[in-house]
Formats: sequence, C-alpha cells, structure tokens
Amino acid sequence: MDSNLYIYNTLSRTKEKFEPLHPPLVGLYVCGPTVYSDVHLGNCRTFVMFDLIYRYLLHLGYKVRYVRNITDAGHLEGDMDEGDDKFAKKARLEQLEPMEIVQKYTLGFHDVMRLFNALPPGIEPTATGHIIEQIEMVKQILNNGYAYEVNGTVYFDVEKYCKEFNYTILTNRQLDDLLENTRELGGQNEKRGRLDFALWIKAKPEHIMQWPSPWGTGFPGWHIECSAMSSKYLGNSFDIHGGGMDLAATHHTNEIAQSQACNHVQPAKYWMHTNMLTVNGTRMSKTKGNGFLPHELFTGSHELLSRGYSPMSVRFFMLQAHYRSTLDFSNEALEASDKGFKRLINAYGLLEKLNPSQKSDIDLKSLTERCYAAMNDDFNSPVLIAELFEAVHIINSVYDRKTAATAADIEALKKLMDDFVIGVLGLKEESNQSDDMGKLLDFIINLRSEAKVNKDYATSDKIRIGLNSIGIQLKDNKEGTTWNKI
RNA sequence: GGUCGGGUGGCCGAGUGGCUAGGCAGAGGUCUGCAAAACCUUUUACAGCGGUUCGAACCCGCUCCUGACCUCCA
Repeated sequence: MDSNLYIYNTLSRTKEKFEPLHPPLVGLYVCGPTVYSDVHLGNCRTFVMFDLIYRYLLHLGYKVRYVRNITDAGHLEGDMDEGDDKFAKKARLEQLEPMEIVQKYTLGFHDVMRLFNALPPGIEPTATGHIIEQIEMVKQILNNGYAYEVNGTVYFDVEKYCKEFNYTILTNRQLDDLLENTRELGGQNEKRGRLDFALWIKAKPEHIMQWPSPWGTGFPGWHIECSAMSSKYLGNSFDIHGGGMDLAATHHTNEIAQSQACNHVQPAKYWMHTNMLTVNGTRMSKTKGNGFLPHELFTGSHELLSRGYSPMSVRFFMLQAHYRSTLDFSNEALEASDKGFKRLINAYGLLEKLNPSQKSDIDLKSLTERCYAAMNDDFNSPVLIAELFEAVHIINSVYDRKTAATAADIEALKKLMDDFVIGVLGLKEESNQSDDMGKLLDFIINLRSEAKVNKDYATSDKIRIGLNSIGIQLKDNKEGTTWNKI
C-alpha cells in the first residue's frame, strides 16, 4: 500500500506525500450540494473531479469511505441570521413543502451524477437527518467554552478560539484585516465579536423548518452539519476533506474551528479544493445567472451552444483540465473535447479487434509508468490523458498493421485502457457494439458490403449517407467496416 | 483595501531552468470506387521590461492585465 501519491494540501500550500492515518482505510469527505435548485455545471465539475480522486484511490487499492453530504436545511438567503431560509423561500415560490423541494432537487442531482458516470458515495447523509448530532456538537462546543448563547441563538466565539488556535490556517489571512474588512452582518447586536458565526439559530415563528433544542426551537447554522456528519462517519480526524475553493475561506475555516473547539484535533489531514468553472473568464454561479444546467448542455438548448454534447464528452472536457486550475467554458472548447473523447473511446473499442504479431515494437511498460506518474502527481488528469493518446496512437497503428504488438502487449494495452480510461477517468462508451442496435447495424453493414462487392456504389453510398443523417458514421478500412455515433 | 491565484500558439489546456505536452482547428501527403476514419509530415507560443545564470517561458524584481475569496455559493 505504499504508493507514491502526492496531494496538494491547502493547509500547507504544498504537495505532500499521501499517507493515510489508518491504511488501507481512507476517509474522504466532500461538501455536497445544497438542494434548493438545480445543480449547474460548475457544481458538477467539483463532484466529477472528486469522483476522479475517489476512483484513483480505489484503483490504488485503498478502502475508501466516501461521504458526501446533501445540505437540505440551514442555509439562509442573504445576510447572516436575518434572511429567509432558502428551502422555505423556494417552497413558497414553487408552492411545495420544503421537503418536496429537497426531494425534487436531490433526485435531479442524482440523475445528473449518474449521467456523468460518477460513482455514488458510500454514505450520503443529510443535514435534517442529523439534527441530534449537530445539537450534541453545539453542546460540546459550549461546554468547552468556545461558544455562547444569546436569546436562543448560539454563536461561535472566534476571538476566544484565536487565542489557542490558528483560525485562518486555510487561507492565511491576517485576523486584523479580517476584523477591519468584514462587512457589517446581521446579528451584530447579539454577537460579541464581528467574526462570530451562528452554530444554532433561533427560529422565528413563521420559519417552517425548525427543531427543538436545549436553547429553544431553532435550526442548525451553516457550518455545523459537515462537522457533525464527518466526525460521525469518519471519526474526529480523517484523511481528506474536499470541496470547491469558494468554500475554503468561510465554510471550511469554520468547520476546522468547530472541530478543533469540540474535539481538539484537526478534522482532516489533507484539505483539497477544486477550482472554479468559468464562462468568459468569470466564475459560473447561480447568483450571477451565467450558470449552465446539465440538461441545457446535453440538449444544446443554450444560446452559447451550437448543439448538444453528451455527458461523457462533458466529463472528458472537465478531465482535460487539472482540478486546481480554472477551466473556461465555451462552445469551441467543448467541440474540441467532444472530438477528442470520441477519438479516445473509439480506440478503446478497437482493442477487441487487434491482431497479435510474433514481434513487438512498442514499449508499454514505460507508458504505464507515465500514466501512474501523472496521477500520482496530485491527480494530474490532463497529463494522464496526454499519455493515453499515446496508447490511442499505438492501438490505431496496430489496427492498421503498421505497428506490431504481441498478444501479451495487446493484453497489457487492454488492461491499461480499462484501468485508466474506464476505471480511473470514469469514461465509458456511449454506444455499445454488441447490443441490439449493434447487431442491426452489423446486418446493414453486411448488406452494404455486398453492394460494394457488386460495385453497386449507389446503394452503398445511400446506406452510408442515410446512416450518417441519423447520427451513425461508417468507417471503411482493410479489416472491414466499423461504426460509431457522431 | 486584504489574502491567494493566473496571464502559454486560432481555441481549450499541461509542464518545466537546457529534451515534442496533449486534444481540437489549419496545411500537405498515404490509403480508398468516392468519402470518412486512420496513418505520416507540418505552421503558429510562452503579457511587457529588467536581473540572476553557460543557458529562463520556467527563478528574482518591477509594470500592465485578469480571476477567485474576504457575504450564501462547488
């Protein structure tokens, strides 16, 4: 289990050798979506990138417990402690119960993740399902002296915490600057310090989602759910905590503070943050209104798109950038990824049709090593993909009989592609050569081949053009005819 | 204002003190009934100005531009 995996840790701002706390077990916690509206493509990027990370850890042989929460309570609209609950607001808008909102968008999220071929996490806990755990944690933080209660609301005492711990460890900000530049927020008259944040919030009578607590009826603050659920399922201290970069400064900073105040340990050994998806250089976000919804992308129903793109092409587009880089979204970039993905996956399909030779002029050992080296270097999927195109080159060349490969080489090629394209990158063929449509197409291709043998090119071209018009491309070569979806 | 990033060829996007990233697009060729695919060859590059160095796109300084976070947000 001694891998050479290096992970960029936000805590240290360097790449560190990955050494799990309890190998071969790995605890992975990722902040999931807030299910009051559809997830957009930027959200999806984070979950696809952590899917890559999860898959690679599994591939290396780790036993990974992957926890990704569903936030279904506790998020307020606008300023701290004053705004509407997002779920209640949306429920009023759509004339539904808040839990109907939660159900609707949770199911939608799962559908999208399935389309992107993301493995489901082992545990997907919800905030509303863990109110008791959150209350217990708040009680413990109060007992430890890092929080105080005012009129049914419990606040975290950041100033007190700062005397013993480094509050800004994730972002390296200066506390004085934070104090000077933090905007005037709600609840100021109740709070002792302007950086203090709510652990438990007293519910107004009209607030729909509320629960009894030692401090009266209320609901949990924004950050406590992840602390409570991660420690419940992964222990007070676990291996990797991930999420989008936008969460680092506030949500994750406060999570660390809560866990330290409660358990006196750093919750996670490695903090990983994925970068943002941008459109024309600015971040895609719900509030900016430049968010793409996955189905708009799949169907092409968006003004910036010339056509629809399949989930696998979009996944491939995401994988072609490193998770810590911003990725700029455009129709042109997507078009390029779509073609690249098809090139890769078509080569994968050709693996079954390769003919072995006695000799070999390829070096798969070095290629395989480079694939591992790429992923071991902080999950560098773009470099991995570049290496895999070397494999594509080899496969095509062997198929064309321009390069010789032994049966053992071909097996190794298959393993390489299975391991990395299917297993690690999580890509898959979107059309299957052996299903009913495949058999039907084989039949049609045979008819066309007969026409070609008889030099009846009018018929053969008619078939080819006709299939092309419904999205099936035929490719003639020495071995016969193959097809793929356009 | 503070913190942290980034500026790479037509586009997306890696990387590094000296060795082709890769994909897409463009050009030429091979193959082919034609086409496509595949294969071969190939053009376009590291924001600007200084400095360190035998050598810098990569290190340092300055300038310009730009992004994220600092308020819920993946």
